[in-house]
Amino acid sequence: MIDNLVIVESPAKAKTIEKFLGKDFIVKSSFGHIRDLSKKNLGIDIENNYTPDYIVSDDKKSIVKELKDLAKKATTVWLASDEDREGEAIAWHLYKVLELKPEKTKRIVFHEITKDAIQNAIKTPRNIDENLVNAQQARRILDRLVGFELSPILWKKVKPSLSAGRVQSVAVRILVEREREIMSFKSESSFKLSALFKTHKGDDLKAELEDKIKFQKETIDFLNKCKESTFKISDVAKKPGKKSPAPPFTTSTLQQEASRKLGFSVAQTMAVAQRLYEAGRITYMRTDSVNLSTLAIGAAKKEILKEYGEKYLQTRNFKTKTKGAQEAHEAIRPTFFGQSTISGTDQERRLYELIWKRTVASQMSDAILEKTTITIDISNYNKKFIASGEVLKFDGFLKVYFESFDDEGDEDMKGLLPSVNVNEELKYQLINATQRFTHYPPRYTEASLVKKLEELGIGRPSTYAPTISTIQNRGYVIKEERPGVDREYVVLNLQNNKIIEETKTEITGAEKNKLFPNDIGIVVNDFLVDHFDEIISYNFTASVEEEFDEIADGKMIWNKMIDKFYKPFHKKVESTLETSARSVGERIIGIDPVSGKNVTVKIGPYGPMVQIGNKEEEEKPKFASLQRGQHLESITLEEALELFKLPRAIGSYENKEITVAVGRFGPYLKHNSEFFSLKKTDDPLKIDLNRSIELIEEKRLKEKMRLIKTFSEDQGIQVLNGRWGPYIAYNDLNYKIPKDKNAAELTYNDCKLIIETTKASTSKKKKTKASPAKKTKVVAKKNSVKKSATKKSSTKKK
DNA sequence: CAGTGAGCGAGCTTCCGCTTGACTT
Repeated sequence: MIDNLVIVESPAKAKTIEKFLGKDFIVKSSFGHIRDLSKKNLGIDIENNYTPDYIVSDDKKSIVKELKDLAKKATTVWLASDEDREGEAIAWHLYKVLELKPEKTKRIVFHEITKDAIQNAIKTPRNIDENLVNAQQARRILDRLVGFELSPILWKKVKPSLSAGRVQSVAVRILVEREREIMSFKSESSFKLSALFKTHKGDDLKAELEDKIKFQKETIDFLNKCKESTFKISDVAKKPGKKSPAPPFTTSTLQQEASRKLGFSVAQTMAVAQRLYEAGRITYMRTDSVNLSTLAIGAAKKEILKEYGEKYLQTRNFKTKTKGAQEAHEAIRPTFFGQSTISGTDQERRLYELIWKRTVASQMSDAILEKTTITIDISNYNKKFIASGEVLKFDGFLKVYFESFDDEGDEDMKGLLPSVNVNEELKYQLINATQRFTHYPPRYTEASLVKKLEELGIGRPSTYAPTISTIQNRGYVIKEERPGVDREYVVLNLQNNKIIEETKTEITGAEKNKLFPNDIGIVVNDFLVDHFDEIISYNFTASVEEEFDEIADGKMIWNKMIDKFYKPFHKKVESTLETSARSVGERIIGIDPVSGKNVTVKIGPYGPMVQIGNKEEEEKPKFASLQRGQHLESITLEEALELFKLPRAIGSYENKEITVAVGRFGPYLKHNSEFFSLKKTDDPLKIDLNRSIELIEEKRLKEKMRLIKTFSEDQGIQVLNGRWGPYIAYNDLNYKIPKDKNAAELTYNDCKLIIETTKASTSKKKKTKASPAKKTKVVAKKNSVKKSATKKSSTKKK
């Protein structure tokens, strides 16, 4: 017999809580949700008031069985899932699936894992909040309806296996719209003027003209005027200022800072944070709360007093401003403030230190600044030069932590200014005019996209990283770097009353680790905007969230809310299926000078492609795939025609021909019936014999390195180098080599032992041959000729 | 895995949020 069974969501949490509660309590974890809508059809009985069909998923069956057995033996079952909509639903599903008795079931909540909080929770149990559960069911069902009705439309109208959903489709939309903004952005230039003066004490003073000057002629006029001008200080203003620390980390701000400061992807950040959490180093890493427990603030206080002294202490309570935050947990913080650093991998250490610093800094004093502004009059011009400086009077929290921002501009004007007096006259040493260009709005990184989604209230801490992965896996967007282009700019220098003009070159538009929409992402987005603008609008989530809140407050019935949404939505789904044309981003880009036929681009079954002629004609059309960096919207006729020069013979090596072509997996070389992939930087249209031989030799070398050793006793056993480190291959099965063993020193008997004692993983090589790609039949009987604003030509006519 | 852009037309894909391993070459 068991006295008390407590069920929480996370196993690491279970371990901690068990310590607080003592031996009368067994604490187990449900590992998140234990069941979900069936995947057969919709998993929802539309005809029957949207009754959900819940199924315990395969990977949860053993957990459910274990919990059920324990619950039978327990006197009291405490459902301690998180205090938010999803947590309430988990409690309810547990109650149903474990067939708990109302009289022996208690629902408790706590949003910090401290002994006090937990013991308090045990003293104040409540019942499951059915309204909140219904709000979750409405959320779940709405997402299923949207996802499982929109995706199949894309399979029919664009390409199989695509997906759409309330969250991912908006994420893609944000990127596509930003890309269009960038494409249509017209950069304008103007001249930024800065001057270097000499004070009468002989100090340097750098100042900037308050406005930029638009044209070069005006700029030269201004510089000519400066020749005869006197410069006089008209004002010296000192203003106190302060900086306050940022709040402790949430999931989203942690992802942003780890991206900026450490260069982590959002998935990487979450994986490292998970390890820190499991090792008991930090609190839970999926949270939207900036709140710290009183215990944590106390511990931070102690640490600050010890390390920095009273002057640096200023405890604070931060309030969450994020739309739709549910605050079931604390902010992400160290569990022990006494450890400012930990042992672990390099990544773990760096992320931990970031969290430690941010949390400690959040409880420290403001930094005190003094800003100085010096105004300099120009005797025969009505604009002024301004020198501004900033001096740190007291560092406060900056001693520990400094927050980064995405758009960190030039900080050349910061620092201490020399002491000067009003009415003092200055001598110029140099006045410089540099042509500057307005910059298009920045492209998104993974982390800045998460920030944007959070601002819109779309997605949750547990889904940010998976959403970012999904839109990349579907091919809608790609994270990559792109080289910039050279741009000339003019520099004018006035020195010794002479103006010298120079033209310089800079690289502009280079991007690193940015998200770019692919053609398929653009086509899918345009299709969804055309037909389901409301669902993928930026405020759709916010407006349904309001309704979920009303359900949670008991002011709205969940299936009525769903019905109100579903009826018109489903009608739109059906009419779209019936009437809309196939949408493949087709565009006629010109006429082939050789055949006189139309050259068109569109999304083909294998991705973006270009085509000469069309099916209806007697002669079959010719096809070619677009290459990296080429886009349906922007490819020119010349570039397209180039693609038909493949496959191309490059020369011969070892008496065999080398040819280059583009296949299903990108550009490749063929030599002696072997294939060699080209690198990202190689252009199949330009690659020469030398580079080709280099690639061939490189692959051969890699093949050689793959084999670490074999044994004369049994040629079937091979020790190989793989993507995840060395492993043993034997009988088409693979075996991991234990970490404490050195692969190169393994003996035959060692290998036999590993094979016998460790679990094998199947090698993928033996998989059944992939069936050729197939296309779903187009249902549209009549192609209504549609024209969207962005497509330059109409789709096919019949 | 490697030159396709379809045919008779099965049978498959897909959502968002909660949680971790198991698994991959």
